[in-house]
Amino acid sequence: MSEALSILNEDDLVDVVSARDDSTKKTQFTIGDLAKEFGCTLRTLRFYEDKGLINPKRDGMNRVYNRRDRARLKLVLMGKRVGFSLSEIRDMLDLYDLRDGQVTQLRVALSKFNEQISVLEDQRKDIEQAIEELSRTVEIVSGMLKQKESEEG
Amino acid sequence: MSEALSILNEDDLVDVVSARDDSTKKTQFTIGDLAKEFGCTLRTLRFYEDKGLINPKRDGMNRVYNRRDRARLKLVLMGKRVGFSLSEIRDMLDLYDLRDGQVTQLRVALSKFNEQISVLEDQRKDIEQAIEELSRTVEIVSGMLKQKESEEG
DNA sequence: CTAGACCTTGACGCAAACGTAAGCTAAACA
DNA sequence: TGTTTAGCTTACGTTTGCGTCAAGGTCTAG
Repeated sequence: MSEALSILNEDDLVDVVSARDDSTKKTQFTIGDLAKEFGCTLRTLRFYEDKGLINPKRDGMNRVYNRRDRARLKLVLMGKRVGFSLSEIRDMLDLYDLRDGQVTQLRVALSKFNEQISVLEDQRKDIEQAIEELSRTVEIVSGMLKQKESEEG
Repeated sequence: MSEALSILNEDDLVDVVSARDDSTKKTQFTIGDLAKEFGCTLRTLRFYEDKGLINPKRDGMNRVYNRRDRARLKLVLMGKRVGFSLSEIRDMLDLYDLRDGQVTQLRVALSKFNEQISVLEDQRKDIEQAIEELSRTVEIVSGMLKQKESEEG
């Protein structure tokens, strides 16, 4: 609770939602660093950049990611885990970047989250039905097997 | 249970697993019939044929589906519902078509079913985690909103 | 005769999320 | 000096499951 309050004093929602780990005090990351840390490929990171999800600076040719980029990446991966598509994630990240009218933005984000929750709940229901259906089939086929085996064996 | 036994006397596993509805006594179906009945498009049915999932006869140019084709289609759609890919489904349908060594085939099918059940259970777990994660976020963001609103309003 | 319904094959398109070279640079280690 | 190591861009390929034309054939009702 007081955590939520302290969160309110951050000016970067990305940090709010995502990074609670000031454990590493590093502020610069190479593409390889992040790939290793998050278990994705370089290709993936470049792809996300291409899609406008992350915008690392450059040192000459080489990408240099700061903590903010890293936080955004974390959000992207979390978003994927919870079933958002990359374009949905991008939209939400863009929301975070607008600095004015934050209340409205929070509301929008909130409703998106709630939407996604009900999508996920529907999915869960489907999966549970599928499990039941398969279990029934397994029962039946098991019965057939026993029968067959006692017939033939 | 006696259902499973009576099932054993069928010689077509497709009918076993799938169709319990002799309600319609029709034995011939057009592509449009099936599309309407199962809520899919003509394209989908042709696609399934292309992929070797169904093999309707022809009346001249036109496809003619019999009850067996219809039963296979039903299996395909059920398979999709429970998360099998079309190629997995095709493999399983092919299994059903081999008439000898049925016991082995039943075992194979059984283990596939069980595999898929555990895949689905994993998926369910992921989804549940995602829901929790999102719910936590909703809590936090709701807190932020209240705070903001009381600040500004 | 013609419009509509229903069917055909063929083939390109698409969206997501990268994989997978190919070919080049630049720094760093032995 | 040579060779890993790490990075770069460009760009075509892959998978799944169809959607969506294009360009017709065939048959029936009005």
